[in-house]
Amino acid sequence: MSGPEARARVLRGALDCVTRQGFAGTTVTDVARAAGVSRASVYRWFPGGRDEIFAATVAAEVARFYGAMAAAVADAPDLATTVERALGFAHRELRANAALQALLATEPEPLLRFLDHEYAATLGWVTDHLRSVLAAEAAAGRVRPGVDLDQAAGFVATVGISVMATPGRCDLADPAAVATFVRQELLAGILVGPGA
Amino acid sequence: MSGPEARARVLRGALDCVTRQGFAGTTVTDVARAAGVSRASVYRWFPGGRDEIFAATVAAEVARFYGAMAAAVADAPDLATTVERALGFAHRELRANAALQALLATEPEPLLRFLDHEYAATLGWVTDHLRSVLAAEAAAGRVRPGVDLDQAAGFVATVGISVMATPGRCDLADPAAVATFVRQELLAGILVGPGA
Amino acid sequence: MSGPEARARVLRGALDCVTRQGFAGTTVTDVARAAGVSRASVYRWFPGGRDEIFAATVAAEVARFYGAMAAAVADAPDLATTVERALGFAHRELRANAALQALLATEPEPLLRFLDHEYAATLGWVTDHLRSVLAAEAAAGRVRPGVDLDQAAGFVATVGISVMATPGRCDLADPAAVATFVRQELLAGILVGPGA
Amino acid sequence: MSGPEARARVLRGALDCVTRQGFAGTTVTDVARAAGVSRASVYRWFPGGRDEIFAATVAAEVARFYGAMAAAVADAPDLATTVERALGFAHRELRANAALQALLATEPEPLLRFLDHEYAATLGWVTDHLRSVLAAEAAAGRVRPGVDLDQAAGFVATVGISVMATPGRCDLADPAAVATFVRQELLAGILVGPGA
DNA sequence: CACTAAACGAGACGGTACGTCCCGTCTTGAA
DNA sequence: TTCAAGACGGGACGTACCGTCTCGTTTAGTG
Repeated sequence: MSGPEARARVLRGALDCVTRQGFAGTTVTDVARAAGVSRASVYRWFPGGRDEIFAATVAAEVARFYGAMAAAVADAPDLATTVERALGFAHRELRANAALQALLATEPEPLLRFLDHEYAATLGWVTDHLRSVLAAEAAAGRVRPGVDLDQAAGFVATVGISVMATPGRCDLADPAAVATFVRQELLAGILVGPGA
Repeated sequence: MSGPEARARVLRGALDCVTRQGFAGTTVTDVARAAGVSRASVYRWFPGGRDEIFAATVAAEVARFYGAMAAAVADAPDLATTVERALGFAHRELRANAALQALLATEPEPLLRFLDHEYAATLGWVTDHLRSVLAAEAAAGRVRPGVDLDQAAGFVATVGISVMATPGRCDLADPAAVATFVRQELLAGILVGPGA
Repeated sequence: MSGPEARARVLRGALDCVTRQGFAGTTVTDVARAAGVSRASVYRWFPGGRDEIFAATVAAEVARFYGAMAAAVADAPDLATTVERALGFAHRELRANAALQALLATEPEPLLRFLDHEYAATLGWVTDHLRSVLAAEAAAGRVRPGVDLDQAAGFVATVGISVMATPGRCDLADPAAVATFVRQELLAGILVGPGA
Repeated sequence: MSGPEARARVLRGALDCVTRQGFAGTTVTDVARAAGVSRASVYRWFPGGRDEIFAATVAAEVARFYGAMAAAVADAPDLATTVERALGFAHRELRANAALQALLATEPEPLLRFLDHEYAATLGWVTDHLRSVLAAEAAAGRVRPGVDLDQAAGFVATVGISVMATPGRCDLADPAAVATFVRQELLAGILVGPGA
């Protein structure tokens, strides 16, 4: 068993454990058993021990999440649709994916810690994508005059991630509510409103 | 030593320890020593143990933070100023307050966990305050037609907290940048723009 | 449970384990379980860990052994009887005492190591006792002329312990053989022979 | 590298390690490195693993020791000289040989364990040699009447080995003391005394 | 002179014990 | 009674070593 496969196997086991028992309730022994390897090997492959294992677990899951989201919004025709789909995807994924569900429910810290550490990168990816979509909107004349595209892309990315991460605001289960939120609030200052 | 004073004393000790050593590096024994009480008493006053101690520590610090912020924006003349002051206050406070600084630097999880758990309440407070400010703006005719005041207040609260919590977006150290962000982006969809 | 009692309890457990499984096969966990205490407490009471536990176990057992031997030979009428009884006692004790038996059978090292370290003390005690017995013999005129009492006592002690420890020489199970060995060989150069 | 040479090489490495670090502080990896071979090969040549390696190391060293001693006393003219030379040789060898020195100093157990296991054989060799010397003494009329040659040889062998192994008794560094001990005590019951 | 067979080096792996640390409970004395 | 002091059981951690094993690679010996 070579390096990458071994690490992946451990991460898979760690994810299973965390899904069931949460972070605080998951022991290195549990992870090793779930991965079908020995505890010694886990420490060989993750010299950082428990912390490194969980950090890597979260990192992998978050990367997977954003990758899937990128695919889900790739062919959206316009900015509003892009954001709607992204929020909708996030909602469905968080509901459907038991692992992420449990990750957030039991102990959100490591996930959030990682999100914090990697926030700059994540924000950059999302902003980049949004900027290109915004450029198309601008070319179509649907952007308010005086709006800086870079700033606007960053703003939408920031707020979008925030809304996605904190379920308190906006009922993501309701497509109509999402549409209203996106078009009436989030993008109102950027795009030329349809009913303006 | 009666209940509330005892708890406060422990929380004070816990905050000192966490400021120096972070959450993971702080032991219940450390907290007891820093508070000048015995470990047994700590468990008597915080039956939930370690978790309860740190949760309460964060809760107290967050409450203090928002209380001070409320005072800082109490006499702002309008919505934009309110939000600007709030963001500016948050920036200065986070820079000045070594405890919060360390809290976020060393291990942001418990803080974030708490912010997550108590997000609804915090959002409610902020939203309530903003709603009243918004009502005054509406009375002055500075709110775009068709804007739902409740929704708008919630939106501003959501995004404001998000920007405050995540230092990636918008340079809070620069008042001009904050002003631009608030007026050009955050409130552009709500208020009648100055240059509209 | 105070210090000495706790240590004694652990030593008791250690002795039981070693009797059954030998030194190499006995784990600190085994000792703790046999003693009915936690492993943590074992390390509290024996900061030296495994090594200290076994050293103390052997020390206690050896002390007990020599204490009993001293009592067994206390009222012997003369030197030959003293040595005979000591050897007989050693033989019976080693046969009867399952613990010592196992101690020697499974892994004699720690026992021998201790015997080696404490050899000076042991030799001193035995020599002291023998010297007083020898003095009585000398007073009765049964010591060969020219014999140095101190040297003679040391010689008998040395050889006696050696014979006792190494079962190869002299069949200790046969009182007659012991008597012959003691009187014809061990003491022949010291006492005036009966048939001389 | 064939079998015997390979084993010898490992034993040499093991002896070096033990001389420096003692038994407990020597790892199979250490031995392999000191021998300039791989750990796998060590286990190929010593299927018994660690225990077999150290047992063989001690066995080799002990055999070497007794072989040299046999040569040292081969041409002694009489019994007393034989024993004197043997004891003197043992003393010098133990002082000069750093390996044996360290072996005994750091952890005497394996050495003693081996000495114990092989005691019968060792005793047999020594006894056989002494018997032949004693027969010559008897032929010369220097043995006390009534002395059983076999018993006497065994007695001298037993006590001689004991004195040699336990430095407490008799100052082996002082030839005069050794001579006195041998002639006045050890052999007093066997040989016709010179001054008798 | 290729070609097989064995020996060897290198190192991953499971298993297990070690010693440390911390948590949460409990008991004991003193104020 | 309330608190300080601290012992205790429990359990996870990270480390280290053992003994087994699988790979290539090298070295001999043979047809």
